[in-house]
Amino acid sequence: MKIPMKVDYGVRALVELAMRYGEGQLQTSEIASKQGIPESYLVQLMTTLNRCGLVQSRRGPQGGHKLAMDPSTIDLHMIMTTLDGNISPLDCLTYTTDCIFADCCAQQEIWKSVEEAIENVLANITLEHLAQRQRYLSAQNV
Amino acid sequence: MKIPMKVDYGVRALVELAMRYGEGQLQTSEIASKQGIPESYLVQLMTTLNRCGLVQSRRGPQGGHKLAMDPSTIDLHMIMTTLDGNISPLDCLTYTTDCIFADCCAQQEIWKSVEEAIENVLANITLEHLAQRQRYLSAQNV
DNA sequence: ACGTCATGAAAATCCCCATGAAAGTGGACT
DNA sequence: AGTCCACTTTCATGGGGATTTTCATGACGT
Repeated sequence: MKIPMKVDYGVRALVELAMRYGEGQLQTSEIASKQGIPESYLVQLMTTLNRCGLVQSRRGPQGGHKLAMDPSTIDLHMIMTTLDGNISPLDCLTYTTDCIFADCCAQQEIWKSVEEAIENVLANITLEHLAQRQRYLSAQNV
Repeated sequence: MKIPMKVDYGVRALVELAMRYGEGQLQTSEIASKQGIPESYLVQLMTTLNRCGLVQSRRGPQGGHKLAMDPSTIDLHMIMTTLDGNISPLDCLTYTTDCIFADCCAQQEIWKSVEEAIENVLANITLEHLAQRQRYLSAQNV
């Protein structure tokens, strides 16, 4: 029941962008060093975030990335689904027809409720939330 | 955010045992065919379940496996932790010292609450629960 | 001696990360 | 103004490592 690195990295990068929202573009290399993310991997993540519309990117000198919307409108559930494909803990839940036992599978309901519990937590956390909390924690630990 | 097959298979096997609790031993091959689990893989799972004390095994003809305790005393959280090692969605949570950002990481709190949400759901489901539900569903779909 | 579990290694698959080339963007220089 | 160059994202490919699955062999109890 692990969270993919992809998601961890992605959230960290987006929080970094959220903390600088409105201050123009941020470059991959800076995000990577600030958040401790392998830069070569982050490059890929940023392009998918761009393709999915969460981030706007510009190439060239003074280029970089910035959030495509206000941090308060992006919640963790959105990020999770765009980065991790579907959030379902088991394929049975998305492709119910694939499972021969789907008709009488008691656990399907359990995994489904696990999924919902996760969604509930994540949907209530926005990037602005995290950015503020991050600023507070940073100030505490000087 | 996937559930390892190990856990899915393990739960299915244990539910099968729970449905026959008190009726003696069940053999790996039968569990495998009934629940659609690769038999050679299930062999490994049953041995770890045996080592962890959830299952009692006997060799020889008419040997097999049975639950070591009453199905009502085994909940999904126990199974999850014994099969999946630790349940934490991110290593940061178990080895907090490994993360240089642990002191001021806003997300750590989020993943922690996700973890708790999952535990809450799983800890309230026992094998007896699942076995009963399974019997009901099987009866419905004849 | 038979049928079962136990154990370890090997094959297949997927995720993380690295590398290199291609393409777009802005600035400087002629 | 036009051309060239430095900078940064984008795209494609491949390797290392962990996980899942299979297979073969050995050990055990009846």
